[in-house]
Amino acid sequence: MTEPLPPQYDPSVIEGPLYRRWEAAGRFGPRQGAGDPYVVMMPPPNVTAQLHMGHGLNNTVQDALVRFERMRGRRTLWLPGTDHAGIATQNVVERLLAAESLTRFDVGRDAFVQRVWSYVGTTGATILEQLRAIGASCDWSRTYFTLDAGLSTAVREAFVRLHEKGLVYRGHYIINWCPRCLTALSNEEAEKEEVDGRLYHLHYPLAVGGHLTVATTRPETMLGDTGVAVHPDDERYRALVGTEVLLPLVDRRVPIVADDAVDPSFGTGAVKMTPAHDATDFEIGKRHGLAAIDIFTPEARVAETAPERFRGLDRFEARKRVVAELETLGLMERIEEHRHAVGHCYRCGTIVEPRLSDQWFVRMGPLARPALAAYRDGRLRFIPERRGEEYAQWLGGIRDWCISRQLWWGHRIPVWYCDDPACGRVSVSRTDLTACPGCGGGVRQDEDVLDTWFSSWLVPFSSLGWPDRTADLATYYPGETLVTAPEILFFWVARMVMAGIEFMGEIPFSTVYLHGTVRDTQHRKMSKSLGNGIDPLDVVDRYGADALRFTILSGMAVGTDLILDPGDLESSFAAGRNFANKLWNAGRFVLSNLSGPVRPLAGGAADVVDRDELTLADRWIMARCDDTVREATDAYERYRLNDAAAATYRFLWSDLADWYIEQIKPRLYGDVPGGDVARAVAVAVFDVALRLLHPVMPFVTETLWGRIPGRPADATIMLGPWPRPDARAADPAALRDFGAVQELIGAIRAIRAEYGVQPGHPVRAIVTAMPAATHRAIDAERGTILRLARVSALTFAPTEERVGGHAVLADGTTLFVPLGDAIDVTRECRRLGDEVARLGTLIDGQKRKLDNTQFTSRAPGDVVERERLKLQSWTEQHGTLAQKRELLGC
RNA sequence: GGGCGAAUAGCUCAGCUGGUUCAGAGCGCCUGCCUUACAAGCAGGAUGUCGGGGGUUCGAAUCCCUCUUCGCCCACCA
Repeated sequence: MTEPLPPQYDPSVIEGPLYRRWEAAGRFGPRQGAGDPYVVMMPPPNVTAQLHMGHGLNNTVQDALVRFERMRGRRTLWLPGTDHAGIATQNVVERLLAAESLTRFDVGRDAFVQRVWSYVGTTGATILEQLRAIGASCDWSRTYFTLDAGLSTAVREAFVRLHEKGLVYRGHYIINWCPRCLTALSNEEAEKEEVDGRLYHLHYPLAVGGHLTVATTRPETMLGDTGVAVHPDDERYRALVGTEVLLPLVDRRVPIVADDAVDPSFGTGAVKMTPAHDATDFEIGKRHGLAAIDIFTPEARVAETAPERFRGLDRFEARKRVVAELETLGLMERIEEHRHAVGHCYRCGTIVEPRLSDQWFVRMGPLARPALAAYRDGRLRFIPERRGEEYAQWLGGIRDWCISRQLWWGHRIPVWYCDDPACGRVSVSRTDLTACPGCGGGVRQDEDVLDTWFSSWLVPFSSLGWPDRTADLATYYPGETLVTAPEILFFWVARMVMAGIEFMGEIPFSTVYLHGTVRDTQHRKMSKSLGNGIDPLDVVDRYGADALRFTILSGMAVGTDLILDPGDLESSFAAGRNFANKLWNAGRFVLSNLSGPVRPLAGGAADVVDRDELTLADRWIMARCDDTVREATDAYERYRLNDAAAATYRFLWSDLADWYIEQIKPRLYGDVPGGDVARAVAVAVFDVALRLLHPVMPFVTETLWGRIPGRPADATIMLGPWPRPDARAADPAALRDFGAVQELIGAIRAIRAEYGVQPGHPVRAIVTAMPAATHRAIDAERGTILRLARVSALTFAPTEERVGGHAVLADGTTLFVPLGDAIDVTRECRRLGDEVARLGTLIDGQKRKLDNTQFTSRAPGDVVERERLKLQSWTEQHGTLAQKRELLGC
């Protein structure tokens, strides 16, 4: 026998133990049996991450979808993991070292990597632990880490295969360099941001005499200039092409070249060429044989390739110095304000330095084409749809992917260089090499590691055992749904599609659901640095995981952001907590009233009893339940989780709790017959609704569902079954008829409230006209009406009585509630009289104000108009109250 | 510079592909109720020129045009 439930729901005593029970019972892994697999790959959080609202949102959405499909009988696998997050993790550990006044170079590569491992070992599982607190039902037994042996094998395999196909190459190009992280970045990792800059117009003296003006946003780079470019058709400069300028400050003669890439309409139409520090200049320089002089150290200080007096200056110091010297020399024509986009390191925010260096690249064109085709032919779809165009646009203009990073934490590039310059062989290998396959001499491995995303893009199959042909891989690849933030559409999603096609021959998922971002009320992204974050675990502590999930899911429509107020958790999360509590109490009530006879439950509510034993209210709640099954199922299928939550909320609170439970009380208490039917229907629809809500609020639904009598000990709502629509329950007539009853009760209650009838005081109700169907409905639910509206007598007849309230319902039913005997006429008259007097005074004053031409002529028109409207409104109220007084016979 | 969203109650937002539950929900606010499932509740109520302007239509929050304001993505005009 189960003990009675306390009247207030306390998630803190329910959620933790329940989660552990689920986990111990192995509920999170795919079920055995024949269902279709349903696979979701969790976007692996950074191994050092602490759970924030972004994770909360992302994982709640995934969990809801996964729980939905699991209940529908599919063999559901939600696969979790963590990402080694090269730059981010290395930065964290470097900061720890800095606290000891050490750099990674002080401790050395091996020791440093050891330190990162030990750091990751102690803190690495934190976020996965935290995901448990929000109810994430992922299969922990398959948890991976992107630096695991298995995934490392996959990374090498992918690298080697791509190299064999000529899709991986080493090249000397301009890349985005972060002078703080000291590594190359991909184009995606250099985030373009608009900044207010300046456009400097510099005079470059011409060898032939006179000068040429060039415009630049980065005057300091002139120390590395090796030419000036103009457009070939530009009449202004045609004669100068082939001549030289004398580069100031460095005293170098550099050529003037003509190239189509120059836009004659920008600046002066003449561009200084710095091939080592600008991608366009590099390309132009290559075409014209211009030298590339790297004038910066890795830290972006001026290097020894520049004149001595600039050396060691930071690039922005160098800019000031260059500008000052040019001004002194009279070579600065002018400086204008200029807003333009500048790349920033996505990990540390430092302005990236375009830099010429040797890096490894993936040739993306051949990978992008089939990935684009998958979208174009509809195999891959995006929710919201418009995101698909962003995907297509990016793939259409894709550039090669710089995958080498000058870091120590990550997958070391599987390339070995022969020590013997005479051999010079470069070997790409699946296994570590100790000797050169060409000459047998010594080898050294490439110092660099791979971009973190080079391991992430493989996870849809590497996490399942690839390159081995495991049973998991055969069963669970490809997956179906990917749920993630739009920020990593290019970093991760598009690349997974490409990798899936390239290595597995199939796209890794068919639907990409891109949800919004969590923001504060000023629409700023929640972030640690802004201090506007909400800690999901704090919310769980205070309101429970179900409340957190409910708020997240119902606050976020497809394609919109989730706005929360960090300063007011109560207003954000109270609704979810209140709902859980409401459910708890509805459940307590239903369950505690099952002591009487209950008809045996078969399948849905429609199986419970004979149709002719059902009251109008029974048929109504069953029809509403059936509607809700259809609505919620459809909403989940369409990723409209907010609609699913709202539909279920409406059914449980507004229909079941507010109406049906109230309606059946006399039957439950034995005051009228039919208790067994009422119990059966109540339990059946409650059961269905709990199942519909389970993906949103797993804890409270499981707890209540498990207490419904007759459950096997090991039953779990997690395995459903998902409720099916039942044609027998659909009942438009019941919906309409009980709706009329509800409206009638509401009208009587409104009249009571309006006239201040004492709550306990009964009133009479006289229905003076109505359609036949409504007449039957009112007859059928007469007892309900009498009880819920506190009506002593309900009659159908015309009436001569004048004192009271009347209402007309939507179907034309008219209602009169005599009030002479129900209200304290003296008191009500006094109240109304006071109010009329008060308004009268206000109206008199207002009339005087508006009659005063001093006011009406001098005050602004809108002010006068506002005062006029006030008068009008008060006058109307005055009239209404006077009419009421007359009706009451005051 | 190109592309794309959004603007509805004090706050956060629904209102979906074809123009008909149309002005909604939650929170907040006001009034009255501790009615034995629930005061984290119950009953009742107020608040909107659906961003501005124009158009199509019998009819527009919804479709078209335009303006304003926010936001996002992309971009090698230095």
